[in-house]
Amino acid sequence: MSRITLQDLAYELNISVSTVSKALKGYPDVSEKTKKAVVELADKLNFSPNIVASNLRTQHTKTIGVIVPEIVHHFFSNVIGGIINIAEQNGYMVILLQSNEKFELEQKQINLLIQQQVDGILMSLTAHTTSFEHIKRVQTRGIPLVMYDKVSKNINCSKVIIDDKQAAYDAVSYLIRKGYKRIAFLGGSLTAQNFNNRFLGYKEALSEFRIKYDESIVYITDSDDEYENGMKYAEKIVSDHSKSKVDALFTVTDLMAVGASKYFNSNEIKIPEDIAIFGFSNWFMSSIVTPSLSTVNQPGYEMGEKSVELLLKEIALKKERQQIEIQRLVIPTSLEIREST
Amino acid sequence: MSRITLQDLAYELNISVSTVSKALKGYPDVSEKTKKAVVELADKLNFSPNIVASNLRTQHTKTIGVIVPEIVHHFFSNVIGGIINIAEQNGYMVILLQSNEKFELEQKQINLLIQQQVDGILMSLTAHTTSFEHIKRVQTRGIPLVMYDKVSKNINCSKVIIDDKQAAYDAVSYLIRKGYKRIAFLGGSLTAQNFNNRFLGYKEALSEFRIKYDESIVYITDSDDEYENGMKYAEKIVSDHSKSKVDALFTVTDLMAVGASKYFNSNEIKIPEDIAIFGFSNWFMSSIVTPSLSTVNQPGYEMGEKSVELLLKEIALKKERQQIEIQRLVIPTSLEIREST
DNA sequence: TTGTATGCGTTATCAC
DNA sequence: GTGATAACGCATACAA
Repeated sequence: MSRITLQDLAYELNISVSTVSKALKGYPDVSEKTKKAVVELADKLNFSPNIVASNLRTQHTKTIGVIVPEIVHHFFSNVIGGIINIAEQNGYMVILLQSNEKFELEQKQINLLIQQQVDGILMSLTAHTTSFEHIKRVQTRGIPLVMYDKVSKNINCSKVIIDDKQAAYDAVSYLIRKGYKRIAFLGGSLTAQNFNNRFLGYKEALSEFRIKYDESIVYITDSDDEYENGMKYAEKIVSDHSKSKVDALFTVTDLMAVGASKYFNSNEIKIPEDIAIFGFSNWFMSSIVTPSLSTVNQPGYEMGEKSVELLLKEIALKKERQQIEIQRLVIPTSLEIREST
Repeated sequence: MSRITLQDLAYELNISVSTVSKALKGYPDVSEKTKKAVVELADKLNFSPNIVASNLRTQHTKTIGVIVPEIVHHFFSNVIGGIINIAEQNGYMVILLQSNEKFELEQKQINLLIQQQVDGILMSLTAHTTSFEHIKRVQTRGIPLVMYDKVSKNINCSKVIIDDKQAAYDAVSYLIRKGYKRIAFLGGSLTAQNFNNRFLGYKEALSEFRIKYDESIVYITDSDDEYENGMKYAEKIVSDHSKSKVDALFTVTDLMAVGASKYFNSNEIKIPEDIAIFGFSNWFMSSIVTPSLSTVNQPGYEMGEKSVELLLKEIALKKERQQIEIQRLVIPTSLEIREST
């Protein structure tokens, strides 16, 4: 019950604490005999080293802090899965924090992670982060930092992202090549960097194929419930324009697409005959809805993996007092073509 | 860059380290004047206490360890969300570990958490955990432990679960009352405690309503891909029995239900007219598929919340050297009735 | 009100 | 090959 320490082992074996420590860590300058005795006793007494003490002494914690906007999100839970698996494989533990898209929380959490002496931080910004003092504080302290998915050009650190603009461009180009001519856009607030880039990709594809950009078929949702919005704006599209005029819909998230799909389905509007739908993210559900949804595959798990790998590399570099080199990693996306287009 | 410590502050202000410490912690026995000076300097220098040192001194880390079988799972990511939010509100951080349903990993992770000196552990067992030495080790060390969802009667600790049997009983009773008479069962391996209990609930409902239990309409899947299995066994049900004979299907997970639904949809078998479907868990997707799926609502977020609350209470009790009282908390489920029944 | 002294459990340096 | 000793940064009992 009362924790057993190096001292206890030392006392029991009548040797010094330092010898015990060395024996347990496999130092070469300990005789096989004592080493064996120590290990055996440690085993017998179920000795478990106090990492906190070790951390204090060695000045590193083998722990990284991860801030995620929202865990319950197919994409982010995938990212987290990737992060945790790779971290674990490299002997690092993960402290997970959820900002819930609140700036104040993000600030507080950064401070907590600094106090915890984490060896590095992995973060995705909230949609409302416009000031960066807290993040700069991480950097002035020399704590390695990597941002993923929602990043900012205001911070000079390594970043792991997808090319939203290109991905949207690819999706819309695909629709155009497939023969669709009046492609509506449904997006969330364009202040969000990602959504804005997807909008840019949409526009670029149109212009590339000499299709006139028409503001009247560009819809920006006003609330946060993407599924609801999908249904609502699908209805709006139909009422604003005779359905023969809009023949395809590109949405910035799968959830909106599925919402729209639900509306069309229950109103006898055929997908993709009457209107095609293209989503974004490749959430699991997009493969199982009817009709299954064409979408942009956004590989969350891989993004998580790459992010930690980068962070771990920077941590190692810092330990060796070497210069770290800032990277910008773009995870390739792909089109997942299904029944809705 | 070089971390600043209490010593630095003390030196700067020409006072002792202990006074600085007390000032920062708001001890009553420090004059307002020095307190103010200390706080101001700390602010100015951006002082951030080294929690690791504090942890070593105080013998607690304000950290809890959480082991989850699989993060990328709507249910579990909800649980984690609940855990993290409540933990944070109480000043605790969460170290998240994923066992990936591997027993060896679970063992290793328990050891890691012990070494990390976490104040408590929250865990859900892998499907393959049949030995419990590692968990007993947690208890002999006096580390508060709470199990959630996948629990074992072999460990005497507080548990937070749902009543699987009752929930299944409710669902099947509902189907019977609605007039369905030949209700098939589709489940995963019955060695999994939860699935087995759901099966028991199914049987009990039948017997309660004097419907003869018929083994020929009980299907146990053989692989792990629930969605695939849903489709596969839906087909099997149709081919084994003329469709007029089975008029409803109860599955132990939403994913199987959705798979089955997909098969019926694409084979002109009408839901619920030809066959009704009832799922289990209330994953988000069940509300958006067509037809939307009736299911058992299994409140993950709440389970997460209750679990930490219990754990935190036990941690507090332990700190005050009071007896902890083992609890068994059953989170109520409910039926979510939708279009599929 | 302030300061002194000590310890939390490890690791690492240096002497023996 | 082994051990004494100091240090990591903070918290607290006790003395002043």
